[in-house]
Amino acid sequence: MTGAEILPAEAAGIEDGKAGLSFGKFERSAGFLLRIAQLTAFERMFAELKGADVKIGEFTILLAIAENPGVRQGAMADVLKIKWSNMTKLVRSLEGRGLVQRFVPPQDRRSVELRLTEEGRKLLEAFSPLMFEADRRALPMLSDEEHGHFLALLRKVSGWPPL
Amino acid sequence: MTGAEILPAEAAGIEDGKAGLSFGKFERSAGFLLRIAQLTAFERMFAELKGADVKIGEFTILLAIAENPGVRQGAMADVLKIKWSNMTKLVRSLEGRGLVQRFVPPQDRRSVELRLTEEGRKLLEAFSPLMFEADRRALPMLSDEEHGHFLALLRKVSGWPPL
DNA sequence: TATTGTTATACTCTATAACTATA
DNA sequence: TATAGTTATAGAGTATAACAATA
Repeated sequence: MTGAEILPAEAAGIEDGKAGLSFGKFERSAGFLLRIAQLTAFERMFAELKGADVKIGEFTILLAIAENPGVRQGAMADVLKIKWSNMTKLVRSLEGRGLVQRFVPPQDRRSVELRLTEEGRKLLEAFSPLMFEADRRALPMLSDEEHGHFLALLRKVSGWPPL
Repeated sequence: MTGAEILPAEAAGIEDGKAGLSFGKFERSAGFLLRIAQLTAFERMFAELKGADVKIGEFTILLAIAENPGVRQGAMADVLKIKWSNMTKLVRSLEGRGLVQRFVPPQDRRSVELRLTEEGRKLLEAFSPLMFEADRRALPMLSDEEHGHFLALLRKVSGWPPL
């Protein structure tokens, strides 16, 4: 990440999203701003990724499996804040599309271990650069230094250990 | 906000939300972390606010109207990232519950100006302290200094001017 | 013609409880 | 009894297009 190709906010067309509205003391509400910031970032990401045949949520699951081969379905659901019942449907859908392989280990036959198929791995590798660039491009208003600081704070809020 | 009553992360039971999972270079993806952080914060806020008879989204709309009397419905929808068609239903629902008053000004009879009813104002004032405290308590892992820095970065990402 | 808001509808996401199989 | 996952279902949230009224 050089940051050289990141446009300054003005050139990127970032305007006052508030449009003159006020929110009183809730302008200092992190929960409220977190919601707006997330919607703003995703709005910009979707604009870059529309037409792709993987949704951001699906991509995240493929990524989690690729980086953690054999991960248990429930553990992944917890980290990604997805209910187990809903994760079942997501994983079954990805399995049905030949992207994910489910494996029931003999040691604990209640559990399900997940791995990518070759097709899943290819799809992930094909979309990974696009997704990564779209992510950074969605936040052109942050300098590389601010971006780094932002990441650290977000990890802290999420209960993730520092990088 | 003194911060004196804010517990340190350990005492508040903040643990490693990652649970050992890895996400490769996407651990440096702000979009991805933004999503997890927002879900984490809202999870904690909902835990404090469950049972209340206003949803967070509804509260936000009441707040926006209270702070901007006569605000036009569409302008509010844009700032809050809610589609106009969906905002219609939300506002009509609040109107039906006697919390919001709609007014069509003679100067531009296409538009709708919004104001709180007395009942709406009372409900907002009743829930405002609870909501504000729940918001800050949802982020006990941040010091007051970090919290302030976090707010500034979130505003920047949202395209909002600095405080 | 463009803007503001509405309606209808479909789709996705999320939440809840009851259930199976296994430990 | 507790845990991992599934099923079914309801509800909330979100997206799209067609439309009416007004500018």
